[in-house]
Amino acid sequence: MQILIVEDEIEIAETLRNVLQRELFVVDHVARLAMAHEAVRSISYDLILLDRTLPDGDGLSLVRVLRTEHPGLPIIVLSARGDVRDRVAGLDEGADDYLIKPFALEEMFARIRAVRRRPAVLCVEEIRAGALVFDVVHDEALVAGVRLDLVRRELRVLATLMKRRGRTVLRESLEQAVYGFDDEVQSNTLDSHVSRLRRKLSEAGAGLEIHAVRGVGYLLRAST
Amino acid sequence: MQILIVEDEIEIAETLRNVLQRELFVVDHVARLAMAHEAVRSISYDLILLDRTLPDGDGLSLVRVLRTEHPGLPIIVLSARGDVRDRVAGLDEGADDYLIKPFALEEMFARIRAVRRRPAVLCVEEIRAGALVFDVVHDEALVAGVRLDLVRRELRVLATLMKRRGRTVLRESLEQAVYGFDDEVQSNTLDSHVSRLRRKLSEAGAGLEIHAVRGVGYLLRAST
DNA sequence: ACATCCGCAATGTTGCCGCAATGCAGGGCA
DNA sequence: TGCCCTGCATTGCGGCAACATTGCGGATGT
Repeated sequence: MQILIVEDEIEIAETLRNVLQRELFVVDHVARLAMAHEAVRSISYDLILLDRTLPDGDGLSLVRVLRTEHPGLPIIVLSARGDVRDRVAGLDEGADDYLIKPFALEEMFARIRAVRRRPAVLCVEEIRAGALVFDVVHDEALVAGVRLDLVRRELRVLATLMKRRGRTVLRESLEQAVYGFDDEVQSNTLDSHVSRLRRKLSEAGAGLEIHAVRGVGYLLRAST
Repeated sequence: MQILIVEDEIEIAETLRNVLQRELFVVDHVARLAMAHEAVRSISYDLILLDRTLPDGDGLSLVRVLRTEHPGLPIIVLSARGDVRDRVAGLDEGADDYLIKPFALEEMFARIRAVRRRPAVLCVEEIRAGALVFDVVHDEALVAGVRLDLVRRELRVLATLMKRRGRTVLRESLEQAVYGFDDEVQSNTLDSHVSRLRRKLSEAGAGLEIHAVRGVGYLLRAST
């Protein structure tokens, strides 16, 4: 387990380094963004602890780069800038967690443990099939950069089918995904949503078809 | 994206439900641990929002169970109990994040987005033979990752043969596997299903052949 | 008040599956 | 070896259940 600390305040950095090394982590430390970029290029770290306020810029710029080049690499931001807006910005940039200085070392360890439990590979935020790009985070379907005008139920159906594209989704699973479990549907409403969704997909040239698996459910696949 | 809220304070729960539904999530709500256990057993949620202080116990007990039964399921704890010791306990029990009440809704959304970037863990039980992978859980046959378009009866036949691949399956056993005990077939219907299945297997290049054992039954094996 | 969404039901369409007809192949017996 | 009989192989057909599609009206939010 190799950790990179990006932190310009020497005292904090040394403290972190000491406690982390005591936990048998391998710890590197850099004080500037430029050096951090260099470090992540040459070494594959398992975790980044990142201060935001650095001499040569905002640490979030590093997050942005890391998220494209090392999508699965856990990043915990450490920052004195801790109001809601800052935290939201940090997490949305792709940080896995956000700790506000000053923080208890015990909590930092707990959050490191939490982050390490996560599977190594990052979930795709976009699912592609045919000409369609499904943005999982924003729940939007795009064809050639254009947003499909889908209503809520259609979106839920599409999202569920996209997650298992190429494989069957049980009718029951679809119903549960589209409605909660209190809400229940008493007719062929699901079918009608599928129908409208099909029309919109074909009109948009998504290159996808929703195939019914008789007695089982539906399945989404790229049209030949 | 289907979310379960476990929260006994109705007002908070309703607020969360409303804002989450406005974000096009499908939201279920339960007020007690017992109901939460039941809910997660029957529905596969994408995210759990969990209050700690519940009428019938500490929400962390649910975390413990979920971590063994649904290792990949994201859990965010919402709690008024927010000192370092509580937070560490929550995270170490397996929660993915820990928000302290009162919290800004914006931050909750940001943390939901952060958690959602992670991949879903899926465990699938599979039987392999030739170029074919039979997914027992989903009842699907794949060749080179592509789903074979088999109808129900064909699937039952294939599943039964796959489970005893290389060995003969009595005609009687096959009939019983394809139809129930009650339903019985009065003609050579089974043979016709075997026939159609053979055609589909060969067209898909499954590298399998179904061999008839005269007077006994059928047998599946990899073609040389 | 208006538009939109969505559940529902009526009507049209598809395709699974049981059935049976026909063809084929193997094996027992003289 | 030739004949026949039995059991498997294949294919087309029809009934029926499941799916597809669409219009309507109530509900909901702006």
